[in-house]
Amino acid sequence: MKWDDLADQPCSVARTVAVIGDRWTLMILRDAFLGVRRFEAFQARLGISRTIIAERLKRLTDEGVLIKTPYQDRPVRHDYRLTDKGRDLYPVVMAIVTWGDRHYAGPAGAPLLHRHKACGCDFAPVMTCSECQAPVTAREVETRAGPGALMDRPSVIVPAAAPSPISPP
Amino acid sequence: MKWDDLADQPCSVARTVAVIGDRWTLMILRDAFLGVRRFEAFQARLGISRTIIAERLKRLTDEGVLIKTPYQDRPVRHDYRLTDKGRDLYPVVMAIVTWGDRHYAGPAGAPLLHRHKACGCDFAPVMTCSECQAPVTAREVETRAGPGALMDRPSVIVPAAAPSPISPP
DNA sequence: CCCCAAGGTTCAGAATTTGGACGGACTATC
DNA sequence: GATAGTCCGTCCAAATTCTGAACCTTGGGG
Repeated sequence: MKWDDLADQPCSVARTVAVIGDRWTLMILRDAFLGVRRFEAFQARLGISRTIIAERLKRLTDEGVLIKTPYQDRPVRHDYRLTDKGRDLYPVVMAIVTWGDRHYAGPAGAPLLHRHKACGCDFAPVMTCSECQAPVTAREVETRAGPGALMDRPSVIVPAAAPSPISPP
Repeated sequence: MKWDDLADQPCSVARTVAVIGDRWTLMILRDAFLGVRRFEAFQARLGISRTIIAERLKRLTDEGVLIKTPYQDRPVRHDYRLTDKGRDLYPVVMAIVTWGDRHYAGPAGAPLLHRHKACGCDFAPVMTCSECQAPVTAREVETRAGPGALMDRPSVIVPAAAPSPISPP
């Protein structure tokens, strides 16, 4: 299966992964959320080749995650900012940070702290239910095909044969 | 910079990405959360070469995200199940699904629906503050170096020079 | 004995990704 | 008006990764 085939699957994970599913794109997004905007800054912070930075920034821009805007004329210089669509990725990035903090922080603790300005506390994000506001865990969720599922290609969607989806060992 | 150097960075995103940051690993995790457990099932659903499946399952197992357990003797057959650490990735996967649902669902709607058993409703996950329980958006968060930051290599951590971290365009 | 099943491993060749050099469009400084 | 410097990219050879297909192992069935 090829990279772009992913985007055509009737699966939101596949479609999202087709846009942001590689190491460097995720690192670029991390930096974007930290306020990095310029090509040179991304390159300097990541220490990888300019080719990759350029390719990833282009993909993110084409997908509408970032927008390229001039910040000066003569010479024209652009920077890359998160769009609203890009900012919608914040839960993805925060979920990744949180997992890393929990499972890979050294004895000293987390490399970064996040303060919720509204309440003034350092916090961890909690995933809650949009309907009842209670925290949600994997086992409390039942997944089934939705309206966007392709009925002629159910294998991609329908949970595989197993006692129950997301069941305990 | 090489793949494994990522894991050594004082950054929880980098450390997490070093484990799950590639297309196929994320697709495997999606399937794992849908209840897929067997090598052959992962291979059949993803349609990619067995080599990649084997490599990714091994990495996830080595990292403690999946655990390989025998489900029958004679001949011994194993399956791969999510550990607690693996189940902690649910917010990551759900955040990815949610973003895909919002920005890439066709006119028909989302390919999958998620029902919160506790309240019986189909829901979308909402990221809330662990301290005040309010929903959190990117702009309400202020990021700063934490105890696990390396002071001798601040460039990896400290927000780049910008008017303010995560500021609006 | 031969074939099947599950769960892999091995290997050559194709495709992608990477790093490092180079280019182009300006400005600032002599 | 040379020269150097900044910023953003592109080009190409080399390194890595992915693919597809064959092969291996443990055991069962005809």
